[in-house]
Amino acid sequence: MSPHGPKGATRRGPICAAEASGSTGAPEAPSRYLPRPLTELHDHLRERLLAATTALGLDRAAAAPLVRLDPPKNREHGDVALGAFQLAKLAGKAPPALAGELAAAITADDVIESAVAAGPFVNFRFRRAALARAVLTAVQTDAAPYGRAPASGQVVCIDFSSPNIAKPFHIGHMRSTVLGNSLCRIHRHLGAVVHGINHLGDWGMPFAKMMTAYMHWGNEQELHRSPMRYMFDLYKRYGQEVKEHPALDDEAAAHFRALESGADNQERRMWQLLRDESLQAFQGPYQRLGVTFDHVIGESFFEDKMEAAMARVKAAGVLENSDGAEVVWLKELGIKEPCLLRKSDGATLYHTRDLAAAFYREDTFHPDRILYVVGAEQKLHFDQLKGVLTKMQEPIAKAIEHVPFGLVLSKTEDGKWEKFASRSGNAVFLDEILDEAVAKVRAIIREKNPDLPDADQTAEQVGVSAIVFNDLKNSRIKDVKFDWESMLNFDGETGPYVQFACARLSSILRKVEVPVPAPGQVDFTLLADAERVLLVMLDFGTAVQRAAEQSEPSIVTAHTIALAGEIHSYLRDHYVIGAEPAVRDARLLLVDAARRLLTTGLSLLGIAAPERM
RNA sequence: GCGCCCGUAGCUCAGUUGGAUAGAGCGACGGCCUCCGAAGCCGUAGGUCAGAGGUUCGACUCCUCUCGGGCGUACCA
Repeated sequence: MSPHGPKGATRRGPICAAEASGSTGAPEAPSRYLPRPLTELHDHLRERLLAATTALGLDRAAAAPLVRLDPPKNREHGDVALGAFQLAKLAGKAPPALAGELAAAITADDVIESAVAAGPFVNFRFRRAALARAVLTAVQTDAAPYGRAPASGQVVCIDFSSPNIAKPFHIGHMRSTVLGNSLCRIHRHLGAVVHGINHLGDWGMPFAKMMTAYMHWGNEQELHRSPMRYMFDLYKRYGQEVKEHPALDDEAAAHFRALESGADNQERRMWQLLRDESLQAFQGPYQRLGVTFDHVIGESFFEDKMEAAMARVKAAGVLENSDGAEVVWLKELGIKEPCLLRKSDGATLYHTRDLAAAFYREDTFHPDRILYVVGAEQKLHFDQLKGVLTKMQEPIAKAIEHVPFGLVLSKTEDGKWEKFASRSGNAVFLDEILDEAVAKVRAIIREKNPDLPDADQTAEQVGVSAIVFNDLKNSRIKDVKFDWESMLNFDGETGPYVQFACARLSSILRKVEVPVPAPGQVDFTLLADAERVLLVMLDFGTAVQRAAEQSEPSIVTAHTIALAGEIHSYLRDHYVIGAEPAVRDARLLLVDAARRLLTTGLSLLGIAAPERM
């Protein structure tokens, strides 16, 4: 598209021409890193270790942060491992020597089965019964971290989805929507107060361009018939016509100034019409994706709040005039490009509204973190936003955190990957993708499970999950390769795979015809053979915690895949129904816990867990 | 030009913030349904972690440079 074609997919649009943005977040605020949610097993072991190091003459406070218990690289080594490197340094001993002393000091008890030194490492094993009891009891009673944590006092604002609403909702919008939705759920699970905010792009030049297109070629009947598609057509037409008639952009700029004048004019009415139609059209995709917002506050909301924000910038003494525009220079912060807050024609900009929004969020929500789930190509934008607030010495600056993600790429004829743009109109509508996936699932159900009740609803859940899961599977910074074949392949590490595990577990619980026993009635020594499943479960809390710290839902995704895999393997050789009662009951508790945890994991991703499929 | 991101098996990706012998899925090949769901399980093959230096007890991970790909770079969002 032309550099200024109406490209924006999202306000923070991956498809818009220029921009950049944000700090990757985390680095400068280590304080937000919470202590790992250690289980009671870890707590016990940790206490034993601290007692041992103290007995060896080490200062407890100095040793405590060095006692890091991690899963060993190789499961054969043990359940958890301690690298004695740093502790050895503190003790002034060789790591293998200290490892040997620690291993000797940690004698077996009713939780710890063994402590074995292996070179500079100490490998620990929990007693199988203790492992099973601790994990399954906690899961069954919905205790954190398996269940939702009590209120933590942390407040997190999450700015996500934020589409330019004068545009069709297509594949490019999905990432921010799906990632943000999952982050909302993850933070809530950890006890934070979450404000999920849809910062609609309902202001500014892209909107003015759509308005201009509509004024030239628009037809209200057509608009009402299919708003999204119709606006997409207008959008494409503008992009083509502006190449031959660059004056269209000037016209759009004039319309925007007229809109911003606040007068009750043609522009204002047009804005209202297009906004209403778009917003309406967006409800479909949001509903299918199971996405909800706590606040739908578009850029237009800040129309009357920008002057106050500008006054604040001016009062801070950081605003300068440059070629008639009002800017803030950020060279001392290592940013060469100035942050423009007002154009020379007096109009406001993207930054102006984000600045006003930051102040508004600060006053209204008092957030500890404000996450902007926006494409990586806007890194500079958020670096600048944070930079301006930093230069103003505003405390809210430290809360600003860009959560960048990669582009959506499509495959070209010659097999290369290229940016998925609305470009030549090759945009794929989200609804089409979801429909395709759902249809495929429906066909599979017809073949494998023809008697399934509510087959259509289930197909919807499974099909949508395949698409959503695909977006949350890899690190968000990776580009997503949009490929029909792999997206419609439900084998292996996919949403349907994890859902299938849930359905299989539900099926067992349904058919066994005895209730799941209370944890107190189970002989946990009978679950020694389930260690692999239990050890994965033990990692759940850490996974969710890390996902929140790093704003990385894929960590949760990976955990659900791992748990689904282990339970599938376990069930191959361990029957529940037909086993002798004590064994059956123990396995029943395990099966129920696995089902609960998988369901929770999927829910953190915004994915449903049907009981049958 | 400058800044940032990415580079791990044929393909798509993990690798728990510097730890032990680099792991999965897809695809390929070979097995497993008279037994709780085969959208599943088990196995085989497949690697100079882009390359070169450096930091140290130890580097896929941190630093420098090079190569390759991508994104961005003041009045668009």
